[in-house]
Amino acid sequence: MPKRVIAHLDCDAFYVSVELLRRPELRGLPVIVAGSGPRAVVTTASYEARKFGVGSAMSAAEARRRCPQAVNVPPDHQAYSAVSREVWGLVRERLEVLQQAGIDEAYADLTGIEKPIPLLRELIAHVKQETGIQISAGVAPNRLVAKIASDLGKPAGFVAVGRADAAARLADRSPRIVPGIGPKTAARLADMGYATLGALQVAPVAELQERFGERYGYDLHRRAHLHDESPVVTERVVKSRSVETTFDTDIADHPQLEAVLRQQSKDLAEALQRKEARGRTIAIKVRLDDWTTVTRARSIDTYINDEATIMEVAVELLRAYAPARPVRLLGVRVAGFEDEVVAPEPRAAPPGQLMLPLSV
DNA sequence: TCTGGGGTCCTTACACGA
DNA sequence: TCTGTCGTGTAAGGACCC
Repeated sequence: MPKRVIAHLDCDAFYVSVELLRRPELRGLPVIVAGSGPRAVVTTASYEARKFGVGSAMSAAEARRRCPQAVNVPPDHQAYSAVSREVWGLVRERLEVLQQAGIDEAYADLTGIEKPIPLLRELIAHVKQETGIQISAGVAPNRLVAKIASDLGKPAGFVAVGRADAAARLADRSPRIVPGIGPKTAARLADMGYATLGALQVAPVAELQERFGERYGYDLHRRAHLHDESPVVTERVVKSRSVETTFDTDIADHPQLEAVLRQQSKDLAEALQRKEARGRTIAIKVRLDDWTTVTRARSIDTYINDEATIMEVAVELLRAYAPARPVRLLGVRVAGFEDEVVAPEPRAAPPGQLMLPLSV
């Protein structure tokens, strides 16, 4: 088994970059891409706006307060998808084993390629020239380290690093820098006395397993040392499709909620039909005004993607739940797709890992 | 003035049949 | 026949990611 060479390619401030291609006069200004409603959030901020403390997932109102002079651009997903196809199309011409991991990022397995670094550099320059999009790259022996490396170099970065080297150099950083360790887990770790990656590296596995469960505890230990054997997979099987809406103001009226659910069922059915996907689990998601989130699901015995069935089951689920508080968000989902049983396992299972049943 | 939308995966709980 | 266990499917909640 040759030593693996994995690259993570990530487009810098992707949505903003696409907007700047159309509106070059905004170049150099603080720009945020965010919706306009009272509950809109920032999807991307330009690096100029980030200097003011504006970041992704922040409420648009908060962003405006931090940086009132920022230019606000409404999101245009069709435009981003089009540029994304262009970018990854070009990359795919040169890199065979490529896994797209989002609209603006991908992993490539470069194992066995003669001179991977010059090849990548040339490819990134090529993409920049053809599309105007700047890619940052991380090159490492596994996906986890490659991903961290590409983040460290941004923007316009190119970082190649080994696993042990990265683990040592990042020892004083928060465990948050490791993908898969989110805010909740980081807070729990800090409470346990593991506020840095270095501290987590020497934490007893048994203690992690006791607190986080056998699997995730062991996983945290592996991640702390930046171990990761997961392969770059070129095909991924879609498991579910959904439509959800956060209302500008909460809705308490049940008939009104049902009307929303009907429209969502229609939209979802159309999306499923376009993809020729059918599922047999229909679920609703309800977020109340106090932010509690409830899901209700039902599996039926035939695979469907028609509006009438989705609507019927979704409305029944909503009536059975009958939210007792005003509703902030409502959504509907179809899962349990036909062919997923025969689909190949998309990720390498760690030794001893069991297959879990599909959850909704 | 709190906190989008579209996903995946994991954990836990429970029901059911062998 | 009773009881416990095991595997599987379903459901619900939660963490995380872009």
